[in-house]
Amino acid sequence: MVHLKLTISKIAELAGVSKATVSRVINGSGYVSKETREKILEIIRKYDFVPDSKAVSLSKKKTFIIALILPATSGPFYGEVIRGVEEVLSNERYFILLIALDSGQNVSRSRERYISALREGRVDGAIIFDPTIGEKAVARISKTRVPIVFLLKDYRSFGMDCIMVDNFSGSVSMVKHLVEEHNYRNIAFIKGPSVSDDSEERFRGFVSSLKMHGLNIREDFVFSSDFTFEGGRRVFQRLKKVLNQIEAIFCGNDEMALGVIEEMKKEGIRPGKDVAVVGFDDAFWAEHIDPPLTTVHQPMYEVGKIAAQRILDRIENPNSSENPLKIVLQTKLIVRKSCGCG
Amino acid sequence: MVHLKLTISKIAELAGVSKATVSRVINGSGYVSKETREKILEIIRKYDFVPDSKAVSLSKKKTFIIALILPATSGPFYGEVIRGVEEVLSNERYFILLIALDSGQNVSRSRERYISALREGRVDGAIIFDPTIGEKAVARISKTRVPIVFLLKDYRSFGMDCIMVDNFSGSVSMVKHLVEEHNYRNIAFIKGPSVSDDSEERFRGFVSSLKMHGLNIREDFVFSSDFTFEGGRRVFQRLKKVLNQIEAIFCGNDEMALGVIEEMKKEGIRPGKDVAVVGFDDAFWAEHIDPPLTTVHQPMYEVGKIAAQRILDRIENPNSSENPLKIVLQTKLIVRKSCGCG
DNA sequence: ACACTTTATGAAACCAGTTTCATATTTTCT
DNA sequence: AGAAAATATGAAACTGGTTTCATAAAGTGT
Repeated sequence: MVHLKLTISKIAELAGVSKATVSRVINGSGYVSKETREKILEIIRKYDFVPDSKAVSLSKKKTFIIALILPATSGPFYGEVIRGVEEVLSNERYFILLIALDSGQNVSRSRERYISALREGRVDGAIIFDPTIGEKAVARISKTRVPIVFLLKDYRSFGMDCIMVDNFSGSVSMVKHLVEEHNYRNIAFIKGPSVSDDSEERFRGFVSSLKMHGLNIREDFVFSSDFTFEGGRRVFQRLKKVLNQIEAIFCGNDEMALGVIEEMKKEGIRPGKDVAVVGFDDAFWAEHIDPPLTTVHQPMYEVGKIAAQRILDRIENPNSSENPLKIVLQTKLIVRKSCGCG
Repeated sequence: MVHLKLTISKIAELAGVSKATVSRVINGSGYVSKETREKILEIIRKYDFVPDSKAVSLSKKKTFIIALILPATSGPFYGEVIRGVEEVLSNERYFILLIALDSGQNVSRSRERYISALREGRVDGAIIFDPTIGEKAVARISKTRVPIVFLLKDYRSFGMDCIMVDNFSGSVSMVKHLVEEHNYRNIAFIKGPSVSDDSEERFRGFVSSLKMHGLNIREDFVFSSDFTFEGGRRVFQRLKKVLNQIEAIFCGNDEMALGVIEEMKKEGIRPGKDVAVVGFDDAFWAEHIDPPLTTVHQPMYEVGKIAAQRILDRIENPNSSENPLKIVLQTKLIVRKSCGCG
């Protein structure tokens, strides 16, 4: 026996009514008499009928899907963003279409892919976390008229909301701690890739805070790497030259800090004792490494949650002429031992 | 000016042909003369037209979306699975619909949600990682006729492929290492939640391997916890009573191992020296904690990749009467220092 | 020159729903 | 009682594509 597909028309036939009436019952719209409704409901239950979402999407012009674009899915970070987004969306019966930028051969291919998804009308809105995107691509996205929330990028000029994390203040409070609590005066900084706005913000906060404390920026104490664990190891080799002149190393993120710490240990230098090492991000493992890493917490779960709330808002009020919003979430200094505390 | 929506009919009108012909050009199907094709292509380019995916999905009965169900999105594990799946799917122009079981209030709500998604025909297939699912729900899923690949659960009797990880052998090789290399004879085991098949398999491997080495299982050396970091800390307090009788603690996963290690250190016991502590999973941070954790690597990225390949296969050959496949991926013992090595 | 195949195209049906509109019946109001 | 409003329902149009089928023109073989 071939399992024949149920449709709203078949249900209608079985109930002896028109499909319009069945549709009304399913959607609770329009007028339907109590008896008719119950008869139809009974049949729907009996045959275990569920309307086809593809047809519903087409006629309602709504998919109940939100695209979530992330730079990657591994690592301590992105899972938190997803969790925040899912928590909000699942309650409102929306689904996540996840696209990672590190999956294809290169980022621009992945970018084309997600822009296609938007243009094809696959989703009702999108939360985009794409650190290396440029104005040209943003302009194309904006043309799709799909509601967008950008993460950690400010494209309000294109009518998009944005959720930012205050990296600058994070750096400032870290430097404050290093200078005021520990009285360090010679602090090295390891930057991430220069294309990263985050990295630049963190560095600017560092510079600014040093100045506020009346300290000079020593160019030879500033290094560049790539935000990876391996990058941290490599940069330490260059940094060794000035190691005897500094009291602390402020790493642009936790991964690099971990690389630095490992390399230091290999050379018999005690991180947190001989020289402080601090990071940025507060990765899951940061408190469990040796020594526990002093770092700046990024509220990625909250970023996800707020982004999701925001996008739902935009979708439900499509023609609200409200200006694009910029929401800035605060980072938090997490003091552990690698700064010399405890 | 209202930005009027482009459709295939409008393109047809502009080109002076029927929409059937435009459809043929877009899909490269049927006969179209060179001149007509180029005229249509020109117009499509000029107006930057993209067909609506909702309409395409409806008429083609295909969404190019695969559901990916995961227990959670945070943690070291699941990001790897996603990465593997995305890598394969993105190359074949499929998208991932991600559903996490920890997002709603409770798992069964989330489970209803993803079963709905399947029943509504939202996806062409699903990769399901749902450790606490039961036969009843599986039966309902199977009724949807949507191709399914299960992760770490064997439901071949329902016609579903499954990708397994050989936890049993993982435990066996760990015990082998502890007994043969280190000559430990008294080994404690900390189980995960009893609902977890993985946990049970790991324990069975432990028991079996002890027997193979002619060692007795001491019931008072076996503890139960919940696979969490905190659970590891708590269980250590119970375990302390027998600490002077054992040489090693085999933790059912890395998180609990980390909890145990932290608690030990607090009490001045040196993990890896006074007593060995080993884990299971090879989380990202496992090599970076102190001491670096000896553990068993789970090939989650490969699990994702193979699951994705498998589901695409099933989708492309829907009526292949091939029996449901069981693919078992091997774990790998990762020897670091917490076992007493080095 | 005639039959046969290949190429080219459009009209209409189809996918599985929703929504508008017309119509009929019932209820409420004065 | 008669008009107006509310309730109930179905036919048909609509969402935006794909696909089948019919038909016509062009190319090929004998």
